[in-house]
Amino acid sequence: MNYWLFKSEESCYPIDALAAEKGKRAHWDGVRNYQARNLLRDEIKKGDLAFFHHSSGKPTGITGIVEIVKSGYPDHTAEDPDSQHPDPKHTEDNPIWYMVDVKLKRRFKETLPLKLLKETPGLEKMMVCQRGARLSIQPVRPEEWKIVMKLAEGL
DNA sequence: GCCAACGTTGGC
DNA sequence: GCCAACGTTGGC
Repeated sequence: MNYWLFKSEESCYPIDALAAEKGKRAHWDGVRNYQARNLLRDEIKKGDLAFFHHSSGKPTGITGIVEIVKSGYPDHTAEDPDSQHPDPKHTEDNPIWYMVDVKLKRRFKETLPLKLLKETPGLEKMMVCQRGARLSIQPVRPEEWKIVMKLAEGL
């Protein structure tokens, strides 16, 4: 089992929006970056866990945990010209973009601020703490996961 | 709102 | 295939 961090702009799709979904489940669609796509398509499997991270938030930081309930499959929203991120090169026969399905597992009482993560020993190498780390789907090391969970317990 | 960092595009 | 220009992300 592997750990991940999924970024979402708070103003775009906050954790409360996921909490309000039927069954607290949703497609994690709209990812249009090849590096993130490769992770969604090849690496992220059903049963994996991911932090739900608010970017551009108040504050920005980790707000909860989602479970991957369906491994990568073609992101059909790319075929819809009215969707947020259409791509005419993506077709049913030749898919380019992928998504997974997630289910909200836990919502933290408060957001764990990015600032706190950056100050916490052991998280120095965590990708989200790196300057200029824009990747919207990030791998998380098991030891980093453990440390963040400890922080969450202290909320 | 600024701007650094990064990804993508496109001319050559 | 290089790389400058451009667009976007996202922390601050």
